[in-house]
Amino acid sequence: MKRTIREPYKIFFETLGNKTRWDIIHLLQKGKLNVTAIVKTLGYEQSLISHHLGRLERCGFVGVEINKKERIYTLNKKTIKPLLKLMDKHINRYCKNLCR
Amino acid sequence: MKRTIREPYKIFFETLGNKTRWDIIHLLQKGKLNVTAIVKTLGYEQSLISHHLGRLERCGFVGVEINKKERIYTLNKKTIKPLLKLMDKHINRYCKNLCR
DNA sequence: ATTTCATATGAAATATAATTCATACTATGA
DNA sequence: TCATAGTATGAATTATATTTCATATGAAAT
Repeated sequence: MKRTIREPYKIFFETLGNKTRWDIIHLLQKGKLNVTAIVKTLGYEQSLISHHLGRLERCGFVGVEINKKERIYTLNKKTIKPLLKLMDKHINRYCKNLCR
Repeated sequence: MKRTIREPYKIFFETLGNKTRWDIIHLLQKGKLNVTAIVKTLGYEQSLISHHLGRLERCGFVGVEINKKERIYTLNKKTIKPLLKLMDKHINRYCKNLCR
């Protein structure tokens, strides 16, 4: 694909346009967690979660702290909170019933 | 796919996670246009543009006025403007170099 | 009423992304 | 230093989205 000036927009939103990643984001809203805990709670495969966490991290939506062998992921609320607010407002106003 | 409470998030952002749709959004930022004008300016196929406009409309990102035979599309700036602002801020702060 | 312009639509083809699977890595405790 | 817990990675598979193509629709002009 050609790389244009608008490529970052695509990547940014594409990252958020995935249900599994929203499951992770939603879970991390309640607090930071390591990979194993995320895996157990959501019931997905470990490698799947890792792939998604990697993507979320590269896009700056989550951060990671290292504690011994574990990696503890935290949500970037500075971005996610206002984003959620904006989205909810939009959906309520403009496409209450359906989308897509 | 299972339909969860987080499905709308997925649809909302997935719609924005597409370069062609951003080309359209970007163009409409300068002013309202009918389909033919969008097609000519962007150089894509007419049916491709129609498909994307349909999706953008269903998700409330554009609106449409009818004038004789033409359909004139307008950008929903109420949503797009703050969204762009938020995104630019995020990219500059957290993932300046790359994403994905 | 027929043609033409402007646009939409559905299905088929293609491209891209998500998921799984097997395996590798790395820090720690025995 | 060996084993293991915790996590990451790459390639193959599968699922999903985009694009194209052919055609339909609908309103206006002739």
